[in-house]
Amino acid sequence: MPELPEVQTTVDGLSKKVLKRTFIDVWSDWEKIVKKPKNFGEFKRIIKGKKIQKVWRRAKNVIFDLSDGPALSHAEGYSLLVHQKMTGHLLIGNWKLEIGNWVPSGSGLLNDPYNRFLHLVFFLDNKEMLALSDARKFAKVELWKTEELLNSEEFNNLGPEPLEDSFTFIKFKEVLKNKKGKVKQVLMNPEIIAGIGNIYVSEILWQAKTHPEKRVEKLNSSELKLIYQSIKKVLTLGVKLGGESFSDYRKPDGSKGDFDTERKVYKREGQKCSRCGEKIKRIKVGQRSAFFCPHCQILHAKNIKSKNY
DNA sequence: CCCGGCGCCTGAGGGC
DNA sequence: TGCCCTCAGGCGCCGG
Repeated sequence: MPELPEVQTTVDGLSKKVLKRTFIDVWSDWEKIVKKPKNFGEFKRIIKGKKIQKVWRRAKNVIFDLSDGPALSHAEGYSLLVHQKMTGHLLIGNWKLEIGNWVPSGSGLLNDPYNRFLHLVFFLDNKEMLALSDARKFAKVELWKTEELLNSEEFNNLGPEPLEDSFTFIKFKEVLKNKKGKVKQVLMNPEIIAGIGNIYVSEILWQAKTHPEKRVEKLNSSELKLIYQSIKKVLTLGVKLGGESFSDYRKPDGSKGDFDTERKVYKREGQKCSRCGEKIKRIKVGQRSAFFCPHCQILHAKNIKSKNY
């Protein structure tokens, strides 16, 4: 579910709460959610007593670097990886388990129904809990030796982080070189660029006035520049506003992100384009919904020019 | 190698 | 109210 802005918001929120905390215990009613190690008992045995030294993000993964003692050593340490997929989100709070259901104790925000699908709960040494709520149970949790994670194929196959300074226009053109396909699908491919999902890709392409089905190999330099600028602009705004919460996603304290006010096309089928007034359309691109303005984002656009180029 | 299709799961919302 | 249908922010796997 959560895309780069939501995962970053999660990481920023968690960093304030869980650094230097130690895992006391872990509970689950869906042990399959832990993919590595496959045996939940083994997962629990390793995780107990581990201290959280760092929380960070790579693509849509939340990663907790753990140590046995006060110091962090990459050679010896473990990393806990959480991918929230479609409907997962990490929460910090207090709950009580009553007849098989977790009920919030204390925080009113946690009465939000989207925060009640708790399938994995870590108990911390300050009496707080780190919980994963996931209605669809698609999320995955993996415990790695840090070194092995950093050297893993799945990690090294990931494309660049679009908000890093090293993601320049040159770099953008480089990663798209020899790539073919519809621009929407290419931008959503985490092995080409990390972190862009179905919501933000529609918003980025609206911003860039590019049709989602435009072939990426046919984009000219001006169009590429506009898309590049739009990626930076939209994702930066998404992070700044704490992500999008019209569906499942919530911040670690259970509250909603504020990107909704900036949502121009996603889930706005039939509504007026805020730029030109034309009705927003929805089509399927690679079996996923794409929202766009058929007036601003025409497939066979000619003479598109970007400013400052 | 590339692409499309399906699977994993369950809940929400709309039509009747 | 209930039933049935569609849809859902991700991604891995499989087969053509």
